[in-house]
Amino acid sequence: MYIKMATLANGQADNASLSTNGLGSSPGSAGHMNGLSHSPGNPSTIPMKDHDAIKLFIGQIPRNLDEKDLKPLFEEFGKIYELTVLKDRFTGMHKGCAFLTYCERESALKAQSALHEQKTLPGMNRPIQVKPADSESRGGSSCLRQPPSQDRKLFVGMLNKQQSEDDVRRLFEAFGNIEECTILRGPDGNSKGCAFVKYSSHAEAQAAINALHGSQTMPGASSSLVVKFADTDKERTMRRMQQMAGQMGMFNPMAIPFGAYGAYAQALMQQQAALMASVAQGGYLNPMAAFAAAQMQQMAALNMNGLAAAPMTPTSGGSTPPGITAPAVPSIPSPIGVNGFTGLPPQANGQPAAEAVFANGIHPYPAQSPTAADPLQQAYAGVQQYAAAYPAAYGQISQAFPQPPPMIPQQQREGPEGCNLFIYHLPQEFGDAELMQMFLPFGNVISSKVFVDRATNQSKCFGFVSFDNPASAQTAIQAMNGFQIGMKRLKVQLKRPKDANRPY
DNA sequence: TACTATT
Repeated sequence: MYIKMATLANGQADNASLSTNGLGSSPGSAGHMNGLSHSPGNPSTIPMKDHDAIKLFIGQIPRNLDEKDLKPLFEEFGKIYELTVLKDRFTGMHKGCAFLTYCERESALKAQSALHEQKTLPGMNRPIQVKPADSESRGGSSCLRQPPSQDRKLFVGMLNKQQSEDDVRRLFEAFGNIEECTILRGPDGNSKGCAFVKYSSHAEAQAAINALHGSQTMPGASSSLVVKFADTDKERTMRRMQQMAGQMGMFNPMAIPFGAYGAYAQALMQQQAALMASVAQGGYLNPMAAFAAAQMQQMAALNMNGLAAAPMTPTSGGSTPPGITAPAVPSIPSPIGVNGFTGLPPQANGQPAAEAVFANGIHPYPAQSPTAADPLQQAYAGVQQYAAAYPAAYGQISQAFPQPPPMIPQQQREGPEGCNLFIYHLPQEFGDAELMQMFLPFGNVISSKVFVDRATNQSKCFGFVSFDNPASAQTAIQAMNGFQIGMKRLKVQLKRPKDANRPY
């Protein structure tokens, strides 16, 4: 096994051997519960670990890989005692890192030297991290406990894209001891114009904020330097979801002024989440709807005064993380294919070959097997991919996410009086399909039409949606009128009857 | 202008 390790470290992984290592792993391992541990393949063996075993922290893990996906990677170096992907305690959101303990101390050392900073998992911009967990170093002695990093870590925005880590260090070093300084970069290595700076203490960080925030404008930056404490976990989660929603051209529930009439907005959101979930269960599910429902439930949860109540499972559900109920997901139509976003081939059991995971960066996602048991993550993974393909795929959104089967013969365009809505301030990119998508949660949409300019074929940013009953129409107005999308707010009202407003 | 995450 040491040979394989070496090849791996070289970036020349022998794929075949990776997936067929002889180390006590039974391929169909039952590790279905959270946190694979204790070598499920060998029930006869009581799991033991060295008294001086090292708990490793694993970082830079793509969020669509769970314990089962990671296991083959790490088993190369020895028998795993415990492997746990860190998840947000309320939302179940994969945090992109894990803890790993080998039975033997030696295995941990091997894994660390072979993997740490040596490989970049697909979809990541930075190499994998394999190092002793924080909990290891401060050990039994109560000395030297470092303050939590969120209290001393700064986000720095509005940097010049040419500025390097060193430039930033020079700027910040006067205010304290900098433990870490990282420019955020895209896959191409270009700076994103922002950075993280971690000091040893909160006080140092605060001093830097006081002195530097807004103090100067970097050449080429659109406004003055931003220096603030980095987002908390929750803020990050929200931001991430917001981003995804934005990228999908979906409405943006985050824009609702929660402060002003939070209860109302939240009720709407939950209502919509429930509606979406029920739509999904009705068999009309597509990834957008699944994601949207999961997202809304999450956000609703996150907005409970920051104290997310027990994860909401509006319907049946059970073991899945907060999100949609499990049975809905497998009904996703199979090939959804645009740019590799194929339709989640079940592959419920069986381990993904390690090669799929370790093919150094350029491996397309579909090789991974999202677990059918975790719809939210499936949707999430899908969205990530979709975002990667953006904007190329944007114009094809309706193909990428096929519409539910037509509910009513296509000929019927308009519903009865009171069932037809006029929608204005649609995003330029919205077509009929997206419009329908947006209103499906509120009832049976019998038609959706975005008006296009005949000359340019561009959307005129307004359209009509018809339901088969007035209640759905009213619900939709209540929920969607005033919804912010990008810079605009949707206007949603009943379509005027044909003969109204005719002065002659 | 937003991730390097620590049960």
